[in-house]
Amino acid sequence: MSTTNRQLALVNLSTGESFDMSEYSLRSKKQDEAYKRIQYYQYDKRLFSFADMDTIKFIISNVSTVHCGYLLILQCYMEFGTGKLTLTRKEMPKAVGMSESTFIRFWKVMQSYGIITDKGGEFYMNPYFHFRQQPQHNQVIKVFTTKLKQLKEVVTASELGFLYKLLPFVHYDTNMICADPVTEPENIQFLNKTQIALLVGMEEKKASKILDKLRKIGVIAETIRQDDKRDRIFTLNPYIFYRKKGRPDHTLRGLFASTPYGK
DNA sequence: ACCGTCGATGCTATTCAGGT
DNA sequence: ACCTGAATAGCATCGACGGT
Repeated sequence: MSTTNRQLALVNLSTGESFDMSEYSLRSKKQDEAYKRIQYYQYDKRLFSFADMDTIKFIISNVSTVHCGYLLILQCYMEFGTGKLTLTRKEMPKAVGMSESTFIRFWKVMQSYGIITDKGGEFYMNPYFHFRQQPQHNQVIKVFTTKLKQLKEVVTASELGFLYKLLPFVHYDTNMICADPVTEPENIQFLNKTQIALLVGMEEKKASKILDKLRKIGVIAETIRQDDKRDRIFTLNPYIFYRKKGRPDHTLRGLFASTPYGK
């Protein structure tokens, strides 16, 4: 069979209208189903958990930046539905990348604030802050766990903690950092470097340094605001943190397409 | 009672970040 | 770039617990 599409046509028998097959492709129902399965499978592979954007502010104001970072890693190991940690107590320090004695100190902090609870030797993430099931409201942000596990190899715990502190301020539509993501769209105020430093309670130079590193490795993107070229705003990589359902739109995809975390 | 395992604790050297 | 103090890792030790 060496027939090319050019020689094929699809004709509507009642109207006589014909479709040039060089413009279309023909797929069997089976192929369609297979395609859907692949799509669904790929969709499902994007493992994520949720952080409650409102309640984690409590953690942010009480827990040190490094501990916030460690928590971000630890919440990647939640069982779907129950929030049970899938690591044994012994495996945890290695998984989050710290020594036993440091882990003990971290662990104490987590338990004292009820972020992680101990139910007869099994450990659960408190769903008030972090959970892996259907959210009850939309003030939540998805954390893609496979991406985060990759990320922890190239950033420090305090840099992860910095990202954690930004999570309550991610805008629903654009994934940009803004002052108040809950407010009406016309009142949204996107934040520049100075404002972000203020937000996380950090010296501007330090925040700037971290933002720069995160930009270089593709975790955030910096965009010039239309009215002022010096005033730049920041977008989180939607393949790591994302609020909307489904996949990021074209604009967001384009922004991160060339980064290691671009899909 | 003894032993072995595991986690907790305290001490010290080292590392890291912040301030100058 | 340097100094200083705080946080952390590494190590030794202690105590709790379970099995024999």
